[in-house]
Amino acid sequence: MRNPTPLNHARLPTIRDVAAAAGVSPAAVSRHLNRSVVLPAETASRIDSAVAALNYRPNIQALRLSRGITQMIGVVTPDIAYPFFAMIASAAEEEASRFGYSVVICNTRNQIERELDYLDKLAWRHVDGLIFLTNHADDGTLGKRLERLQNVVLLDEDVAGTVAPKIFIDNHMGGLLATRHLIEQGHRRLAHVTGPAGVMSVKERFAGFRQAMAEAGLPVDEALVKFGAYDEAWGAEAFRQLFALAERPSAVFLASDALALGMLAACRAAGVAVPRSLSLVGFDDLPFVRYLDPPLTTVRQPAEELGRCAVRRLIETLRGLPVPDRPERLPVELVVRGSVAGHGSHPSLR
Amino acid sequence: MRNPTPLNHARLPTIRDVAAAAGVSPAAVSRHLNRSVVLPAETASRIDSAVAALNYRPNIQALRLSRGITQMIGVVTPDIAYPFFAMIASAAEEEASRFGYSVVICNTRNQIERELDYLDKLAWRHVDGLIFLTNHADDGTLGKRLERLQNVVLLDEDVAGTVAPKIFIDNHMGGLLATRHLIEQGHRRLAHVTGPAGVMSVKERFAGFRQAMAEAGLPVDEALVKFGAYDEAWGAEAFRQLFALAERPSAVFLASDALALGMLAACRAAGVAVPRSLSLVGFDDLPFVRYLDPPLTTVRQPAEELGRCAVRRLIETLRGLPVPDRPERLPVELVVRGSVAGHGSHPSLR
DNA sequence: CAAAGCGAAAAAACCGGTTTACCAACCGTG
DNA sequence: CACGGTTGGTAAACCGGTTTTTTCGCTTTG
Repeated sequence: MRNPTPLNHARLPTIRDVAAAAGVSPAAVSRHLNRSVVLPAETASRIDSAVAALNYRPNIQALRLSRGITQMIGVVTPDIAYPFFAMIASAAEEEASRFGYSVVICNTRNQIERELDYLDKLAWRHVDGLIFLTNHADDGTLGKRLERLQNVVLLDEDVAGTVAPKIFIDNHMGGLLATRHLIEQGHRRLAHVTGPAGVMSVKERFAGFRQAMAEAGLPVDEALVKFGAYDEAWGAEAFRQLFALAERPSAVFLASDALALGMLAACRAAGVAVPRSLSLVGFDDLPFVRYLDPPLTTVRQPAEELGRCAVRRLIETLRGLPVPDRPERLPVELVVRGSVAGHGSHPSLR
Repeated sequence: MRNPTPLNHARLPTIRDVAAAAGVSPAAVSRHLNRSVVLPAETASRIDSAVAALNYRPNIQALRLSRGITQMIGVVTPDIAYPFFAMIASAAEEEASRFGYSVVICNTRNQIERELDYLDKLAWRHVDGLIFLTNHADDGTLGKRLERLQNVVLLDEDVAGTVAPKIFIDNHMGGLLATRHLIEQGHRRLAHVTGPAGVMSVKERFAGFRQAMAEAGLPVDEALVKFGAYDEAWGAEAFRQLFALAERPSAVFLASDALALGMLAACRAAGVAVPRSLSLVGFDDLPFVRYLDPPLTTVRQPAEELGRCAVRRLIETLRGLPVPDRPERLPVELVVRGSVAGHGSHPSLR
């Protein structure tokens, strides 16, 4: 044998075995099984019983080689262990499997080299397409590489200057809802703690924040707007900075639940009661934030729907549908729990 | 062209293109690139520059077909969105990629049919091997199917009667540590809320619980041991059952953090203060339980190490190493936070 | 009655690698 | 000088499918 058991494999029946058993040619079997020809009932049933008798299944590698497609897609995220990405990946896998696709994990740790590695894997046909989630500002490297690639759908975060199917959420509305809620509860001095300046979601959520402030005739104090990262560490650090101010805010809109988590922990450490002394609104609605004390009020991103939607869009792209000219926007929703208290002389003060 | 752009693919250079450019045969190129022959420097450099000039990369599907291996492994879990599994999968991906393997997601939702589907995929060579995590008791179906399969490593939970590499944690020690801790804090009337009776981890954690009780000369009250499921809903329900008892426990050892989450929420709803009125110890140490109020005291499973370890073991198996005769056991560790209070007349009462 | 047409299925080429088998040239040796 | 061994390759088979092209036998039809 040519390949002396690379993985102690038993020999599986091939299409030639089936053909021999049915007394026809391999081509006849192939075309019958793919319904690309209709054979007379007698021949067809001979093939069918040979398939059944041998328990034949086409070799997937041979199929992939000859068809030139893999029936696999990659989900590129900074880290699939982060619940928001995990939920997306899980939903994506479920949807993909309904269409006969497998999903491979592509963790980038937000490193551009690893992002490029996975784009390479697409270019070299390891997968048919990619669902691409990035979390950092791009200096153009990514954009340039993406330009030459098809079959990528951008999810949740944009890469500037790229033409590709894009599925985002309504970040602006998210910022608006969160901030309006704080204002309605009587807060006047609001802070905004958010991710890295320059990335789309940060800009849009901030724009929502500003619009809500403007609607209420409130000024936006630059000292209360903290750009940094989407993670817990920055949430904690931002608390320290805000807490050190002479005029502290009474409420904070945080652009991710991770930020809120970090700030909540910092509050606890500093003995600041939430929401009595400081109100918090997060963003994402991670599955466990309802169990925090207080349960976190937050803007819900439809993670599962994002994953499903991205898969559907990707498969459509693979089937040749043109790239839509504008991003698809999924709605967000404010989930009111317990991390916002009434404040000041506002009518809704409790 | 035979395949009229199944995915609008540009034609990529093949080994024959390289061979032609270098003025040698495809076989020479193949053998040179795989270092299965050493060619004279002049010929070698001609091939190398042809490779560079054409930017040649071997077609992975052709490689897979001709070698009969996929360089892919599957991670089978009930749901990759559950943080414990997500952490395992993430670490597994990282380790696998270091060895040149890709990882495909296999969500089973704990349904045996889907588990069997993924075992089928292994049998039909969609992947080289499987890391298999299940969460339910097996009636023998799974065991029988696994018997005929190689290249599966069982992770975290056993499937009875299977011979395969197995990587578990020290469940018994986990139960022991958690229970001893409660006893040391002065608790005498302890409850144990756990997953489905019959699965290995449940049995072993319960055995640890009993041993700690026996060490302290304490009786195990059957009414305080609640088998059910590993999820939040059962945690909440178990609280209701325990709370309805005439003689309530002062502390509970819960066999998962999800159970603890459910019970914590139920406590809050019932106005029972944790840990003042009821002490809780969880199991898993999910990444966010430190942010709960109170921060959860729990037994830490080394999720990342489990994932890495499973990958390494699987790759060794693929390389032909024999199946170890006993499971590998990873250590657990008690993480003391704030969900256990001192109780009664014990010296450590605060 | 030759030509045309058609249905059924085989043959052969192809996807893009790897590997086996073999060959030619050259060199040293008994 | 015949023989054997090494060096430096090549041709062809193979992995296991799909697809194009061809063949064969059997009606129709002008």
